Amino acid sequence: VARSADPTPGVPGTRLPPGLHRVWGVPAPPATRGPKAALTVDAIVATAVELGDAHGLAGVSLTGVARRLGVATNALYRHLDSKAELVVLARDRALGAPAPLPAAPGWAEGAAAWALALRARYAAHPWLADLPVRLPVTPHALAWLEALLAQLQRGPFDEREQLRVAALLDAHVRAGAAAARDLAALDPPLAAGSPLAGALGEAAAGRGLARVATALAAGRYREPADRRLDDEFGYGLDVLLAGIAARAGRGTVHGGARHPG
Amino acid sequence: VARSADPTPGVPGTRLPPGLHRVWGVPAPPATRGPKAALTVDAIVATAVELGDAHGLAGVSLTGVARRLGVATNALYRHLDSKAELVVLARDRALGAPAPLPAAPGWAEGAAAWALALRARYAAHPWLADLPVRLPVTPHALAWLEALLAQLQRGPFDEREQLRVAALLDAHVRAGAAAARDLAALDPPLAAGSPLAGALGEAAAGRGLARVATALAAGRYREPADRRLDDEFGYGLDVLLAGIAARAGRGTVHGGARHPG
DNA sequence: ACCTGAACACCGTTCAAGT
DNA sequence: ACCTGAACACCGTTCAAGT
Repeated sequence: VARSADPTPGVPGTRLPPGLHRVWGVPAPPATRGPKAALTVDAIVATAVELGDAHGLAGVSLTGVARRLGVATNALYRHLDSKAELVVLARDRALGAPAPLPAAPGWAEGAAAWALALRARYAAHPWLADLPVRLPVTPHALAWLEALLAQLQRGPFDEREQLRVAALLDAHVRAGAAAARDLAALDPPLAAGSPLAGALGEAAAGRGLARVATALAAGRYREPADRRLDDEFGYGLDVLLAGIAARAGRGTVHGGARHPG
Repeated sequence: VARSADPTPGVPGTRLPPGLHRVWGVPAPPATRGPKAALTVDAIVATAVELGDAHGLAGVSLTGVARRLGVATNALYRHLDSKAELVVLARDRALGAPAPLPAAPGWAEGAAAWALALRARYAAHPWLADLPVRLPVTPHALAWLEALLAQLQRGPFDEREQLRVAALLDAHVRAGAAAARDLAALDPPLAAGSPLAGALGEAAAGRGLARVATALAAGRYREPADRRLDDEFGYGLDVLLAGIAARAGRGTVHGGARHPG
């Protein structure tokens, strides 16, 4: 809810998400001759990314960054307007420039490679999946979008559909990363014959949830290991690409789905 | 990371996600004759849901619940082990019993109806999309899963694939709800010829992001209104169902996608 | 058994200094 | 211009009371 109060240079009268003019800004005049600053935006943001990698999004705090930099917390306000701005900058830094994609024979392979590359970036910075969804407006976020559009351009999509497909694939990567992170943190595993699975199965059966109870009893309903999460992601990706191909150029059906099969 | 330290009754030696034995527990012996308690778990959880609806997940705090109930914050610890437990209970209450689905001619229509019903529940309690992903282990969460499995059972899926498809559809609903909430909260809109879109387009063009710049200039890259978000959701649902149908019974391709078209 | 008061370690943010 | 100290309103959680 906190927003930068500064009008963006060159864009009079607009208010930007916090930090937006700073991500796009020039990297600060390097040869300032005054008393050297103990802090730089770059060091602050780098520290925030490290904290996120080490302790999750909850670990990204102004207090933590300041402590790590040996500085009072409020000193950060000389360089940032708010914590929200720090998060915007940290996200773009963690996202990084898009990975170069291997040459792919078609749009679908290219899109799959893009998704796997982005998933790897999320795996390196799992807290990215905890951030609120935003339209990409920062440099690296837009560069990732550009890379995907370059792949989709080879497919049977008009530009409007390209953006739609891109949104869908981006959401899938994000959802998969969030699920991977959250489920990996869960204990205990709901293994095949575990007492917990048994108790849950009985509770479900007692409430008339027959199919769920069966799945629990059969051990099909269990915490995915890392291996299985990759399978799930790959399956979802296959489904999406197959569906995208099947529906290419057919427009959107309002308010639900037509019978696909 | 905070977990209930109590072993679940009937399940010796296991530790559950906080609040799990309380969601599944009996609704508390109603005719206790002692001095009447000022607080009940039910009132606490109901208040938490109200706070979430009114102020988002950040508004769900022990402090806020206690203030609203006219009680000291730490009094809640007589009824809850931790805030994490409160969140587990609040989620299951906000989720509620699954909506009855209209009779559908096939599994795809049934699954679509399920997705729209769950989406409506998320729309009523947008903070649900902010909660970490969990395997469904609470009564209402499992009941929603059961309802979807009942639809998928009419399709060409074995039980393992049913669960996979269910996970995919659930993730889509969740992702769509999160995107809707976050994008709706964004200002300013990136309208067609808005100065912000222009500035971003120039910045993107200056960095070689040709496709992104084009989309910005053409006004195709804009904040989705509620109307458009519904379209996006419906499109994604169509894609998923088409892909699921196309890939039914074909298993999973490891580590990526085959060429679908 | 249930609630309060006080305390602790943490947040983000603001304001008045200091240099 | 840049940083510190002090303060404020908020967190979640624990402990020692009170009734």
